[in-house]
Amino acid sequence: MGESERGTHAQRIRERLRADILKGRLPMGARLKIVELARQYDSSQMPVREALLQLQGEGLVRISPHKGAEVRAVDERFVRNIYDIREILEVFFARRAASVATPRDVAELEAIEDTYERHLEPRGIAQRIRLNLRFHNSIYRLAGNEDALEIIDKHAVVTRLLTRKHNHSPERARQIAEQHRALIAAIAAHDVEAAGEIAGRHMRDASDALVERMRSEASGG
Amino acid sequence: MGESERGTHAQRIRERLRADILKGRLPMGARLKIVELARQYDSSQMPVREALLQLQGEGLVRISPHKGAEVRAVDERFVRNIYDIREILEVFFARRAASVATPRDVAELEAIEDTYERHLEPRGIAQRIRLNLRFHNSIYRLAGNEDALEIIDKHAVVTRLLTRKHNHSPERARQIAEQHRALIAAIAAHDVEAAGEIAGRHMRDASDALVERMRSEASGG
DNA sequence: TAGTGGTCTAGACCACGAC
DNA sequence: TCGTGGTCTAGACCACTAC
Repeated sequence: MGESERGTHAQRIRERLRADILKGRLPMGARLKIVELARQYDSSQMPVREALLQLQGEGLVRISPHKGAEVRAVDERFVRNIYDIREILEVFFARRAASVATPRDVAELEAIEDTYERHLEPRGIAQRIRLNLRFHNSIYRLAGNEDALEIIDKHAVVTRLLTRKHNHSPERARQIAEQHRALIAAIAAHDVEAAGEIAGRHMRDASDALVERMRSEASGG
Repeated sequence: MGESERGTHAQRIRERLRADILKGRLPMGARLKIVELARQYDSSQMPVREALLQLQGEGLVRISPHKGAEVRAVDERFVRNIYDIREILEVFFARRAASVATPRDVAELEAIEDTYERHLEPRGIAQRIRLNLRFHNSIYRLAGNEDALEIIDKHAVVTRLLTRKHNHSPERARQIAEQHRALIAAIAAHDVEAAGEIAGRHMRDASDALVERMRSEASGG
């Protein structure tokens, strides 16, 4: 049996619904009827409800009592909102990291980044995605606020699907590597302002790139 | 029948559970068994599950698949985490508001604040709570990021119960009024830096006051 | 005042942990 | 292997909407 059989029904339904929404197969405003979805996903009502509840937490669905759930617009405004939140959280994390990092923490970041840069060739994309995640997670851990981390994680699931592999093209990979190096330097120097500044720019770049791409896809094809 | 009969079962159970956790009647780490809670709250399993899922979103409960739910520690660390998040969100909102506010928006904030200050006497507490909420909501609306607003709202439910009426004592009310006036001035002047600075201080004050109070309650009685 | 569909109930099913 | 308790199923109940 394939990967798609792992976990609870609710998890599988959540993932399929999320993908369907982000790919535009379920258009904005579409009514999500529980019994219908249960039939469709070959399950029953409770797992569907649970999945919808969690997707509401990710901002992809809106539920009103006794009225039901509908798909939220995954448009430029939504993307901007989410990236604005991620930006201020990333800045917060970077600043914290810069103020508390030990030489040992810095060495760990450098080790991850060294490995990242050994995979800049096109075929290294899977490695790059994993290492980029590890790099940022290391910084988050330094800040020690697991509630903020949860918010980032929730949004990351959505943005990861939205950006697919775009953010990890070889050209962008080199740009990311540069920004990571600059961030490490700022953290090592305990330069709080610079660390926040770099992390913020890093996010604004990602946001602009995604919005740009959404626009060209909307008009071009 | 009283207020406690309104809404869905899930809503009522959520509210009772939240209150029980924040008041310490359900201690940190306590196992939350669905069937047991269903019996206790005179309902059945699905509403309880739904309530637990939503409380997980508020950070009060932790759920792991096939393992169950347990109460998260509502301690100093938790409070600091939540207030750190609120602080950066409030700063974001205030900066945005300062950069986009029209004279009409400023006039609305002033009108709300005028009314607030007409209720500084001890008995005006209910009004103050309501007007303080309206004041902040007006600023949030100016920033136009409903996803960020949702995060604030979620945390606000928790912090409102934690602070009870403490933050609205007459002395603190005057301090709040001062900070609000300063914030309005910064917004009117489109002084982004100052607005962010004031909003941030406003939150740090609230956070410090709450942590201080938790400590004295923990030792004193 | 139906009809639609969200919400809830009772109980079966089955993953996990203890022995 | 067994017990506990989380997860799921089938269908009843009832709030909302349109007529």
